[in-house]
Amino acid sequence: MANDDTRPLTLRDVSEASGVSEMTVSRVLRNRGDVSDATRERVLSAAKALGYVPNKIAGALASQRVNLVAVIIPSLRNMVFPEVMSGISSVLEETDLQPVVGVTDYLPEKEERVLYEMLSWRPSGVIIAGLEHTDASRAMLKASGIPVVEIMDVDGTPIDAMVGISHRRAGRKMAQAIMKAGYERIGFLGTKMPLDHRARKRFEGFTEALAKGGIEIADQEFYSGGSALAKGREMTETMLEREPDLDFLYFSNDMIAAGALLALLEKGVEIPEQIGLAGFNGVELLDGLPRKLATMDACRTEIGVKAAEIIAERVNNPDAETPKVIELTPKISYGDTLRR
Amino acid sequence: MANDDTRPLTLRDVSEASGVSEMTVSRVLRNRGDVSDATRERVLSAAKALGYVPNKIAGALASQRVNLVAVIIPSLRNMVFPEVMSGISSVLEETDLQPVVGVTDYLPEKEERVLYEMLSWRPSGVIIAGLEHTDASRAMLKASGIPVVEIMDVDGTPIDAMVGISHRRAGRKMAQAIMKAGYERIGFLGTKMPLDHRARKRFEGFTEALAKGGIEIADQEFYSGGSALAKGREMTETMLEREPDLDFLYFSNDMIAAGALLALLEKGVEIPEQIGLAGFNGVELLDGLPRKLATMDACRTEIGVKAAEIIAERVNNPDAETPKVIELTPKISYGDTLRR
DNA sequence: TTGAAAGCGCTAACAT
DNA sequence: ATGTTAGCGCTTTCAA
Repeated sequence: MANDDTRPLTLRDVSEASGVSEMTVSRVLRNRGDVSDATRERVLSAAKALGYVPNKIAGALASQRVNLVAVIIPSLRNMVFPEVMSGISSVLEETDLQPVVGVTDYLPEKEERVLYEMLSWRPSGVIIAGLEHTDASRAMLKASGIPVVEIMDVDGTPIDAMVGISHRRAGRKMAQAIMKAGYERIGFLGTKMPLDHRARKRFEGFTEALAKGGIEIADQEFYSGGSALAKGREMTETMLEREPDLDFLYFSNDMIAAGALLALLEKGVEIPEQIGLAGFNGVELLDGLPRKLATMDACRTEIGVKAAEIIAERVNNPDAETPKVIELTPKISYGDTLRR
Repeated sequence: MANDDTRPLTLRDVSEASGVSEMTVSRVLRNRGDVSDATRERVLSAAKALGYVPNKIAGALASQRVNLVAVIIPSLRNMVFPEVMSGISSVLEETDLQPVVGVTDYLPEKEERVLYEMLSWRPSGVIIAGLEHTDASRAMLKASGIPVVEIMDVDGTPIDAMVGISHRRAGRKMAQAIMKAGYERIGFLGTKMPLDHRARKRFEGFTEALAKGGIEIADQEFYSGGSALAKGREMTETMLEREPDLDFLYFSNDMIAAGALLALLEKGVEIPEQIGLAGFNGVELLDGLPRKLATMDACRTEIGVKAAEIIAERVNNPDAETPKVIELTPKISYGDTLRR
């Protein structure tokens, strides 16, 4: 090992150790072009013996190609996003692209900073949650010249392409199912997140459809922080104390709905006869609950898959005609907490 | 805009637009060296007007500095890791370092691939879960010449530094608490994950301490895949059918323990008198359950914080004397499912 | 306070 | 099948 132990190894070291030109070493390491088996062997064994790890920074600069896809999401703590990530990874693993995650904490300014950081690495594409961004963020995305897919939501206009569900429509659909089942005194319980545009749109769609059916939300309650399960309990108790004659509770996510379910069952409330419940997301957790919760699947994995497919296609063939809008259709699942 | 719309902007474009040398533009953009206020203004406004985003690839190559910290973890779907990430981010946000996540799915070969990919970007440090790695991975880490912190576990020898808890000790501690409470017929329920070394070590510590108290595990059951809550239910039912006189169930994670709790409460089993329960992790979810589950806190956020602090310190000052081993002490929490 | 030259470690393009 | 040359877009270093 000629390496002096402070300087990282370079192609040149492998070249010298194997007696082959840097260029040929480079070709072997990238499986490019024609290289004789003998040379290939010598190079590979030299590289391995030295413990050479290529320098992608130099490679990227020289080739003007970076195999990274920036994925920008609000949070990792909400199980929704890891599931979207799975969808993305499952597609990118078939290519030589790699996802790199940035987290915004639902803050537009942080999104802007994270985006700037990521774009400065010149990724091959961007997948970003939501359609609402600062002007500066939109400008950067437009100017980047790379494929951009906005995900989760299709209620708006994409910068480039979008894949998701209509949260407005989802809210309306649930409202219609609830009204059809004959519930009339409906409470809404959700997160206190003015910046969670998708939750807001669901709420808007929900109230709009109720209004069309001549019903107004009877009560609402919001929380922030803490264990969602515990908050679901608390909020439900608070609300039912205030409005004891509610016959349906609609939650902005399944976790708080699950807390409510546990609380109501303990109290001996008849579900779904006396009070019906519905959440949103279709989290797998729900399978273990005493009753199957009514919810609506947000197509999380599929969103990731479709978004990654668009990026992969466009990276392969920059002139490819990829879809600009993919609207997926969330399925309502009645479970045991919403009368049919 | 002189940009021809296919070529990304470079320093040169900003230089031309502002009539200042590339070098001075570079200095302004990095707040380095002395630049007159007038020049600074001209440069900044030109950069902004053009929508210039610096090319970190070129910058990193020239400066031999990359402000990235590779974080390599088994999964994002287990809430443990997002929490560790929070700890890491909270520290790195105070510095100019940025975490980049790689996921291994508990597969040593995938860990090796991910590590290779990440090291080829020449990050400033590595935080990696666990102490068990392939020989090639260890070799790469050793040869990388950058600070490496192995996290979650301290039962072993670190390559460089480690921050975590002793899972063996955690298993022993729980066994002792269970025996002290007088339980004697104990079942174990966990994940079928030969590659989850930490779960394995907890199990080993657990059985070892029981043996010392003259008790042998009465039954065990493992699962893989599916909803952990549902699996907890199923496994509990299966096991109690097989061994109806068990008086304690120890679970390798809180989620399956929660499923068991729900199942047993429905059956009218007296908890913790008739059967006691304990999980592992202290997930926040638990706060909303009908009973507070006995568990043990894995110090997730703190592990992330300490690991990131070591990296940050070493990046600042390569000769800094940072701790090689930080063992955190998990607290046992008795909740309502383990007699005192 | 500013600029010019050299080069980071690779790869594209063109030899041979 | 292999080698040579000339950069990629920045920053370091040195000069003015």
